[in-house]
Amino acid sequence: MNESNDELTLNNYLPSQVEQKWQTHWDSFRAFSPNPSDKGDPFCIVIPPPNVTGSLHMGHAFNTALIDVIIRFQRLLGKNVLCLPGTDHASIAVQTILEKKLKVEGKNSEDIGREEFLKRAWTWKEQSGGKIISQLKRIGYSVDWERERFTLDEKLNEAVVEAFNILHEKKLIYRGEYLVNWCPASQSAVSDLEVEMQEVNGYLWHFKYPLISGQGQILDEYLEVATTRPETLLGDTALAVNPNDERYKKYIDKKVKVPFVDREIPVISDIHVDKDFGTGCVKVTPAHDPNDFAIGKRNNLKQINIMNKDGTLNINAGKFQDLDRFDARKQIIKELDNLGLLTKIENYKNTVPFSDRGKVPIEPLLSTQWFLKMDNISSSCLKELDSKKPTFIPQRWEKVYKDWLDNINDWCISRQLWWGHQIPAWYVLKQSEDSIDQNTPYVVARNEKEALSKATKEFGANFQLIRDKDVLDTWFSSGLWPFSTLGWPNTNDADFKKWYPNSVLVTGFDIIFFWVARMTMMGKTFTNNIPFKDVYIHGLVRDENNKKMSKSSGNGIDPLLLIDKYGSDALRFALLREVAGAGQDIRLDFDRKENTSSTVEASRNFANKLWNATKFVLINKTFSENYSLNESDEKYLDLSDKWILSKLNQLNTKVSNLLIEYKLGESAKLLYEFAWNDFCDWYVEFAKQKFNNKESHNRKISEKILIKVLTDVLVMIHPFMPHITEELWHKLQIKPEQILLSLQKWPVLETKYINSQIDKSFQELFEIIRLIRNLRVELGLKPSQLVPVYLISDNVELTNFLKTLIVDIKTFTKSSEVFICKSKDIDKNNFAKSFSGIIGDIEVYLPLNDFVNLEALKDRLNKDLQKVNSDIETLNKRISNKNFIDKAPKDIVEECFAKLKEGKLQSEKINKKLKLLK
RNA sequence: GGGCGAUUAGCUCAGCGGUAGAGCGCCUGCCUUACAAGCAGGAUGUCCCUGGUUCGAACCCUGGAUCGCCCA
Repeated sequence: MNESNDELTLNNYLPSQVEQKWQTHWDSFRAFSPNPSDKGDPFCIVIPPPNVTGSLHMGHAFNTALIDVIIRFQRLLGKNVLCLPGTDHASIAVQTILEKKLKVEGKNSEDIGREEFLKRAWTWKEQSGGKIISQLKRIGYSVDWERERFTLDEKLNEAVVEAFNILHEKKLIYRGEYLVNWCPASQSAVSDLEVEMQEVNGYLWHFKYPLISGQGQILDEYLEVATTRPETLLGDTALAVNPNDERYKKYIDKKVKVPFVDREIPVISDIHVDKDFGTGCVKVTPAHDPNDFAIGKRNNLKQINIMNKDGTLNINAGKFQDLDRFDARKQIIKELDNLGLLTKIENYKNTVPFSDRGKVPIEPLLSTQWFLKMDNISSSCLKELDSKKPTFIPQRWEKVYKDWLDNINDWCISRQLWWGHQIPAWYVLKQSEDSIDQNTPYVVARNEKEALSKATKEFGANFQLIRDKDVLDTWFSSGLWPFSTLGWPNTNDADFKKWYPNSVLVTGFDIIFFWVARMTMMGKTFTNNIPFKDVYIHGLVRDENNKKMSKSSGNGIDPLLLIDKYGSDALRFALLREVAGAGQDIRLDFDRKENTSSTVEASRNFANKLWNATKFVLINKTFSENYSLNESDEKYLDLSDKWILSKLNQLNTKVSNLLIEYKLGESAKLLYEFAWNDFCDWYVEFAKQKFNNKESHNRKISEKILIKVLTDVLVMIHPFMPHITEELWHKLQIKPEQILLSLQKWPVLETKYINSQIDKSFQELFEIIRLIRNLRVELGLKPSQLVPVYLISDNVELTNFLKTLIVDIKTFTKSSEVFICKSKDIDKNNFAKSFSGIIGDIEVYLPLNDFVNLEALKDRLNKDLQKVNSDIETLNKRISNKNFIDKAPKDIVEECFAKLKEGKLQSEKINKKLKLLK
């Protein structure tokens, strides 16, 4: 026994030690830094970059586990694999965090200025980003840290600037005044996707506008409207009715007066007015409501903005100026009531748009923003989807993606923030001007120098250039991620040439729109390629109460807590074996008092099992030369060797096929079953028999098989549990540290070993052994009490098989002796009072007349009889159905008859025995 | 309003046409020197309800219930 073995045999499994060791080695040996010129087909995943908003949660751990299994599996298949890590600057989220911190200091961003603010932001990024990276390393992520990227890296910023310029040159980017989703909390525009609809209990206020005569006289006639937002009446520029509404036809083109601001506005007709909503007559505020905006466009209405960017009312609100929007609402209601114009207040459930980040109601606000035209881009992606580009796994998400592309609106890409990619547009102001409005001319350029030359060319001299202060939506840069990280716009970059398009994108369904669709659109636009072949969509991690784990609800579980307790291998395996094929959410059980998780614990136990199985093999190793199984060993293989090799190779086929189809959970379960049940529970026990006999020729073969099977299964489990398998593989194969399991090859499939006859025989053997054990328990025998066993059957094939394994049966069942005979060879009367059972066509007797409680024996036989009879009954029912015989497949019918025959035989035997007992 | 998913053992979930499965938990017996983080044995189910298709339905189809999610 050599030293390295000593180390292993002495120690217990300590996950943290093993994991730290190999993480360090992988790092120092640059194990996962591929060269594009290395051999092997390319396989590439760029990881979904976590936001630098703090630390990782369980969802990240889940995503990481999934990606790493795929990546490590492909690496074992011999592909040239790149997995590229990185983080995202998360413009709005990080800015919000920083603003909050400033608030604690009693400051705001304006107080400290852009430069200082960005300095703080970078400091924050270093902290949070660093923490995230160290967490990812603790999970054992086999990514190339040398290629780590951050969305605000200089290189990636160049890509963003280039992308913006190209889009602008293609006339897909435009600047314009539109109604945008304004978040008064972050004081920025946000995209449609960052708006969350929430149902709230509100009111529907009914009030009336006085009609005025042609001469401008206020008449004693009114039109009544119903609205959930009465304060916007200050910005009304029309009332609208449905043209087919008989009640209102006569009012069309008449005028009414807006209370408080004394504006005369027309009554118009528009087909989109719902006759059944409220009174059927609606107020139209184009500057503050998307529907009204559309009505305004159709009818050439004025847009009057009554609000400031912080949600207070502006000068257009008259005497309500400076009031907060919600205070103004109360005040206006009160005053309408005083004027006798308020007619009704109804309770009303309505859905209000909320800012995803700011958690305050969105204000639709008229403002000048940058937009990306989507219809051409989205339709080219839809076209690609016809040929399954990309392929969604599971397939149902394809529809979600498609529907969104079908109904897409132009994308508002500018954000009134500082943290992010500043928009590469420069305004050209005459020396006398100092303000920028929507009509100010601008140039888009790669840099200030280019901007200057462009501007000079277009506008001559005497101007000043001012760069747009705004930044781009975070998802603009994320949309470029699959190729900006590989060197784009330099399409000659070796990484880009080798690994683009990526192989698969692995992400949660919650960002299909935000991210997946943006990447396909950007990818298609800039590279004329969908950026990844497959999209694997996984579910969310839910807590023990089936709630989504999130920071805001405070139910997140820190992955590191579980890693510290059980090891990263255990956490990974626990998450992975929960994965169903359908991409369902997974639930992680967790005891918040004890900080324990029985799911993860079970996986840790599995790791421990592998550890100890290896320990067993090493302890029993008798020689240290070449352990590989060679041709000449073949003829010495005994039945159990052949059986385990058959099982092993079946496992190999199944698991590699499943993994190629991304069926990760199923693979994990199969590996678990094989390693624990087939290998540890059975094969190792067979091996122990052979080890008892030191002279046995089989011993050496058995050692070789143990090592071979264990090695192969460790390789197959490696993608799931990389650390422990790396450790055990080294011990078992006696390899130096710089040779890594991570870089080995998937076990070669040896189909010649697959033998279904042996599988079946062993299945029968196990059932017989189980029956004997069962009988012993019922007899109340202690494990130390050895008793003889008789196996009686006329099935020669079976008895011959059992005879070769007689020693094993003896040990497995703690029998003093095992007799196998034909029924004619014995006198059953001698066994009348033996404890016995029947399985298949074999009868098992424990001839222990003294021990046997006759009543217990009768009970047992009656129980068996009952079961057999009920089986016979159902089988008879099926067979007596003529249709079944005619229509069911032949093999099913035959099987049915065979089972019936066997059942009847059993029933007969049991009856005979019962008779003997009387 | 439109769409998607879920409903199977006490719990978490597999199975998706041929006599109901796993892990955890539970019960019984074992410290059998690889492993008590273990071994052996055991108990436990109107497979949400309703019709229908089929020789045969947990599985396919109608309709419905409950829970959850997405979009408007």
